[in-house]
Amino acid sequence: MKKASDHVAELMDSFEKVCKSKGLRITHQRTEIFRMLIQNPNHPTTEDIFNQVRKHLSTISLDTVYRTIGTFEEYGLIRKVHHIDNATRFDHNLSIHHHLVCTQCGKIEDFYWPYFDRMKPPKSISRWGEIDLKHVVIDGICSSCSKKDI
Amino acid sequence: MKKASDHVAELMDSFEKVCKSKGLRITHQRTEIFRMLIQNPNHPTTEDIFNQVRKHLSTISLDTVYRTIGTFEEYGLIRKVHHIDNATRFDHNLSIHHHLVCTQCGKIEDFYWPYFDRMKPPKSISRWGEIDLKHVVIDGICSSCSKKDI
DNA sequence: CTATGTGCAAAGTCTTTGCTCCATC
DNA sequence: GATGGAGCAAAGACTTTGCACATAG
Repeated sequence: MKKASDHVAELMDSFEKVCKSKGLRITHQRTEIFRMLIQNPNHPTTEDIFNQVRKHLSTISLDTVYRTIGTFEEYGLIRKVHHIDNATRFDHNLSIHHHLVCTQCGKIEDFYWPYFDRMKPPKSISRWGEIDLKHVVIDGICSSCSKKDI
Repeated sequence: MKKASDHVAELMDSFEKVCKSKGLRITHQRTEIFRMLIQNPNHPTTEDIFNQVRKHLSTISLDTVYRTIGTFEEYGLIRKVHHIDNATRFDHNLSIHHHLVCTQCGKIEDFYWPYFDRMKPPKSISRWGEIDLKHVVIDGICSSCSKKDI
């Protein structure tokens, strides 16, 4: 059986390969931030990352974390937990519905999916306490943006 | 056939009823903000709401919009478009997965749902351009928070 | 009339940016 | 060595809050 530490080592290797192949310098800061991310399953905030990494790398600054995270996202090494943009948006449509989000222009459209609404969530989440609401977010490029792309 | 304006009038009526039943004062600001919300299907930001409402109510201030929106959400009149909290969170898990979000403590857990992943989105969204990713968010109360509730 | 709600201004978060020095390649 | 990255500090975006006045009930 494989140890968890082997898995971390593997991911760190592939991190270095990605950096080399894309011409990204491998700095202490980047290495530690990436290591922290793969060891932390809790979807940390930037502040969380900063506080964790600071334990090993006391000189790191918060803006380096922001920049590094931005770089990682740009290079496809991590993803933001779904979230439209910085401003909260509101919805007066209280009936059960779902969202189409254009990753280019940020437009959000509602759609309905009654078949999905009737589905039971998978058994694997029975460990979770109570369920209020299940909601689908579909990311993509809306029709007007995909016309512009040509 | 019903006109759209009838529908708006109906919703405004029920808005007033809700306010009265819950002891919320019906002010110009609240009325105009609510009217704007039901006439705008675009999931506006607070700033959008402010700019729209200002056309009719030139003295309104941005912080009133924030407060009013907060009140509406608290009284169940509108909802925030799904979004965890103010800080962006990151995810190094790039495999296809979904999120359980505890609305009480904010914890986010990953889960897998291969049956859903194989499903085609509903036909109604064929108007949309391209689809990248479909993602389920389940809101609820996690097991440790629901134990505390008792 | 009374208490809730508004406007104003100021402060609090979270995030981004310009510049200089440092470390990786 | 050259150049991309880190650290610092300041500014920018979004949101919240304390206080005095206005207004709905």
